[in-house]
Amino acid sequence: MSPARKNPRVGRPPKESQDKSEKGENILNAAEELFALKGYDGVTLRAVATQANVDVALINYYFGSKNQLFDTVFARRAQILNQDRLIALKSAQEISAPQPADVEQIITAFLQPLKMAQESDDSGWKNYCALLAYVNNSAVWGPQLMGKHYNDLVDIFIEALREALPGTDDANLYWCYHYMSGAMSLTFANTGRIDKMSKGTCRSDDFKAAYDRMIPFIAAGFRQVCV
Amino acid sequence: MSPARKNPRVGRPPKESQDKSEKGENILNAAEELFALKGYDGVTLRAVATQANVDVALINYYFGSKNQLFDTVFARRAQILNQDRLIALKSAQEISAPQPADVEQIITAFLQPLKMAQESDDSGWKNYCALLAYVNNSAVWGPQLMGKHYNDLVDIFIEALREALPGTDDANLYWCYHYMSGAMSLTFANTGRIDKMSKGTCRSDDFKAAYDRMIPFIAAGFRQVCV
DNA sequence: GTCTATACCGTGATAGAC
DNA sequence: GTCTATCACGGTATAGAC
Repeated sequence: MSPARKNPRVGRPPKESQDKSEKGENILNAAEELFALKGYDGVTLRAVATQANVDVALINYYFGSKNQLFDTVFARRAQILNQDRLIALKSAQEISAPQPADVEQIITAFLQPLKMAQESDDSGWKNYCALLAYVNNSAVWGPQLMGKHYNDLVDIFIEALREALPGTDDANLYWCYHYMSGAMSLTFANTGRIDKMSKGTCRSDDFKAAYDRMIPFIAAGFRQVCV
Repeated sequence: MSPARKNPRVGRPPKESQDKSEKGENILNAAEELFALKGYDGVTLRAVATQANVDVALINYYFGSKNQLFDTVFARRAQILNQDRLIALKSAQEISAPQPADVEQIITAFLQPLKMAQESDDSGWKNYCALLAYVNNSAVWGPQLMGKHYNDLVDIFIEALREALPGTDDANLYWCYHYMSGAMSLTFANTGRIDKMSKGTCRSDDFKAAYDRMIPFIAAGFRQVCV
């Protein structure tokens, strides 16, 4: 059930599209890719239809309005991702019990499933990561969709961090989470800017390089601020 | 010459619009606000015209295509911002000479002008910060516009960081810069998500809270990774 | 030189015919 | 389930008023 484990469920919505045709899947995949690349307003339903090799009207038939399509695309992989993160967190907590899991372990549990998603053979996961970056940074979509699909998970991770860094103010924890979220988002966004900036020293698709450094970077930040 | 210093130059392009009418300014301000809020594709020239209280065709007359308008808006405040950052960096370097400036000082020089911009009475600066977040995270605009207007500055700051953290690989420096850039961007984006996430404990417009923690967070990350 | 009114023509989302 | 029609809106060009 994770991109890492190459489970066949990956790439499919858990239930609702189970009984929908292949064309419905094609529409979602095409929409995912295009929305990730150009944002909501930069994509036309006609472009989605063309890419999915279906008639424009079929999108309406299956998913309703453009807005609903966007929501469906965003929701599709959210649950899978969150489940993997929870499993990773639980596993880390069991290993370090009776001590609480430490900051590195918690952050790793949070990031690892995303790293796997970005490295996945299924390009849909790569697209979804970029979409996540878009939504997270959008003043229009961010509060609405991130809140709806990810806030429960955030609560659980914040609680874990609270135990790892006892005695600190909640404000510190939330702000540090916010910085982590921003650093992650820019990495997903995969804009290629670091390639130019570093004149080739770094490549934005070198996820190993990105994540290997991100985890200690963020963990050190948490420890510094959350005292 | 900085938003902090409330210099009258703020809000005006250095030269090219000096001789342009008030209406040209209105167009740029309206475009800045709308692009920041809804992105390039989410804004119509008609909406810009309405907000600026001018005729649609005037936009074309002054700025050419929509694409050129976007570029002009983005470029307008870039130079002012960079100049302030350079002054802050130079000043930090002079204070700590003959030692090189340390990581906190360098990051402060990088962030402080933006903090001032976001706190500025001139709402245009707030909008510009959000626009910067949008561009930085966009796969379409990021490499193009950020590269064009900010890469020179990045080189200078990377060099300062190289001196503060001698012996580390350039890849470490660039990746850490990337994480800083991401954390900053999400802060500018000002999506209001942290308000919901923290159930009111943090407010996304509490810039003091955001920046006071961001500087030690990032500095600790740099020190951890760049060894 | 500045600015407005308007027209062009392609494309948008969506609904209704088939 | 599919195709086509509808109707509003998009960016841009132009003609000419002030």
